[in-house]
Amino acid sequence: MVASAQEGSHAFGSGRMTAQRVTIVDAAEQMGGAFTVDDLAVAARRCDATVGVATVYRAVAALEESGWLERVGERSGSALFARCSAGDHHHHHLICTSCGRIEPADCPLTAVVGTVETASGFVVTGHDVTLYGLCPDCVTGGEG
Amino acid sequence: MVASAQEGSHAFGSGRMTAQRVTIVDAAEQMGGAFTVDDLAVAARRCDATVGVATVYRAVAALEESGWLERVGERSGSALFARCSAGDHHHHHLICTSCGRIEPADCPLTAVVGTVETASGFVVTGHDVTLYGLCPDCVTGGEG
DNA sequence: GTGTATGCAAACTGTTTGCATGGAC
DNA sequence: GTCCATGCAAACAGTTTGCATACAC
Repeated sequence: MVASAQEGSHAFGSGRMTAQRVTIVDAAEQMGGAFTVDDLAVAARRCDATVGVATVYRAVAALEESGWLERVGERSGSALFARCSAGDHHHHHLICTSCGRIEPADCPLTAVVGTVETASGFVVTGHDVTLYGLCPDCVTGGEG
Repeated sequence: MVASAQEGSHAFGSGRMTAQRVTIVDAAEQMGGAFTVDDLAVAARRCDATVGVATVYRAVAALEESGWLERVGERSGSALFARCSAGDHHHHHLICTSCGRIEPADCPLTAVVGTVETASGFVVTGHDVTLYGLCPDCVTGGEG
């Protein structure tokens, strides 16, 4: 699916859909896995060389705000983003350390957080969980 | 307990124990909770105004290397460190969102990671878990 | 026509590095 | 005496911001 400036509702929610934003959204959709803002800027520039870094940063901020994009960690000092299909529902991420692919994962803590808080007297109100590993493709591909 | 340049083994493991490093170690021990490198530099400068930022960064890197200090997350773009008593043993952190206090927590995933990897075909090789909440002191203090 | 999004570049923040020197071992 | 750790400041990378202009609505 490719975004279009003509459609009524889009990834930016209430923002204006400009040609650059279409390019950025398309580039993000074609990324597959996690990417930095710079990765996205490079990809977007392949379609439209005039897209500036600031525009990409602003677009990413707007996309994150609208929930279309998610910050999923960091890589060597840069924030790592990914298009996430899990939407609003509480979840975490499986990040493939080989290909960078991101998959949503149900929260594995829901059942155990209760024990954690009773054990130390800490009342847990939130948590971050990121799982690293190999996606099915990289597992089979990396076994030989 | 206050570090001393005379003791044989110290927080830096094999490194040299200089006056600046003693100051930095003492400052870190008096922090209580999580702190940024800048926080630590400010605290260290209260004892010794000549300590430079670069020295603090280098000391923090060495302390992290030796396992005496741990990177426990980030706050507004800066890395967050904490003195951690759990040592080498696999664990995660409970961060009090009220006072910044850090406590080690046993890994709540050990029992469930198996299910996560079977469910999606992902082979999980590592994970980050950070729990946020209120420490016992802040729970009782914050109830009124 | 209005006001948001843009590009450019400068500014800003956190962090690292080069170099001559002091001092721990 | 040797060589690591230091301070200073410049360099560096990622990110944000100001401003005049283009263009979506």
